[in-house]
Amino acid sequence: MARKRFDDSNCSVARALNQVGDWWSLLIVLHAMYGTRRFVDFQQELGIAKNILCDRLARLVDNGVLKKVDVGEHGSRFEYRLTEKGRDLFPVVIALRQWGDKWNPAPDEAPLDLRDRATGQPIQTVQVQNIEGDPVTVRDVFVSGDAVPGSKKDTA
Amino acid sequence: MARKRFDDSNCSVARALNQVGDWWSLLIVLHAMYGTRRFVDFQQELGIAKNILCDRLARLVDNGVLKKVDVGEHGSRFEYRLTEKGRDLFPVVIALRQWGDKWNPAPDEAPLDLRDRATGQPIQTVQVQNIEGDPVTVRDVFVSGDAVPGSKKDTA
DNA sequence: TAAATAGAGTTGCGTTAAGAGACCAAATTA
DNA sequence: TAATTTGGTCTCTTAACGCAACTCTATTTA
Repeated sequence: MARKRFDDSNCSVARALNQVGDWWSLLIVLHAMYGTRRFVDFQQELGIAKNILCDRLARLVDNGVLKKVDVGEHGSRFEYRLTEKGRDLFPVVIALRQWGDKWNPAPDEAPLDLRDRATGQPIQTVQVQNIEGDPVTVRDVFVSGDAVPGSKKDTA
Repeated sequence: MARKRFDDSNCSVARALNQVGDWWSLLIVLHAMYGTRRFVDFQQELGIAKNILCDRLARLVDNGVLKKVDVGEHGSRFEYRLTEKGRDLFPVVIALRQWGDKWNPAPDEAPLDLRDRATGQPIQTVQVQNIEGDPVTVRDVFVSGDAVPGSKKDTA
């Protein structure tokens, strides 16, 4: 978290990072995807300070990633649930998880094995695909409208 | 950027965020993917303070995301190039970009149109797929080895 | 050859945000 | 009624960010 914000950046990645680009926000979203909904559960699972958690949850709600639901049961009771916008971060989170599993594997532990409920099989590695479904790397793409596609990035 | 680090977390997402989870690092990687390699270019394109840029570049090099290459041409000259590990962040960056384009579109500007060099066609939306290639959402997956798959997260 | 410029940092300083822990209030449970 | 749970606020310390100025080397330019 820093001083400079990117709300008005013309780069959608920067704007996205503005909403979920700090350490905690994406972890909160991740845990929400795993089923966590309550303030105390987030706090205990993440080991985050309460004031920071308050701030992050409120910001995520403001940004429409989570919605705060009053559930009248026991204690002061609210639930933070993913919105469609929040659930739509699934590919981002999974891509990040797979990248972490690949390049920074836990020394002791096996990576989390996510499986499709329908087939019982592991999910695929998230990849960028072209129109035909073939995987493409950063070297295979160009920005449409660019002056000279391929002038710089093809040797990165 | 905060105090708490996650180097030893048993969550690969947390460990990944530890390496590229601050605002600047992913933007640096993004620009590197677009072809930026020089210190001054990063600085001007990102509008980042030089000391912060120094720190982030060094950290990304330490983490193996970038490599620092001495190019003996003019001036004190170095280039920061993506490693395979860095290039492997492509799906993460693209997924984030697409999420940003979808949920926080620029008021004036059209989203960046990335196209496949081979076909000239736009790339697909990044998605999580099951073994058969069908897209799955967060509600369609469970953690293998979990006690009761489907007990909590299917109503998130 | 001297001066100016550019690349890549480093250092110092003020501002802002993160983190820990204490405290608080409503609603529940015992 | 007392104790607990839940969700949140307050203060204080520390760390990170951002700016500007400075360094150092190599390369142009005059």
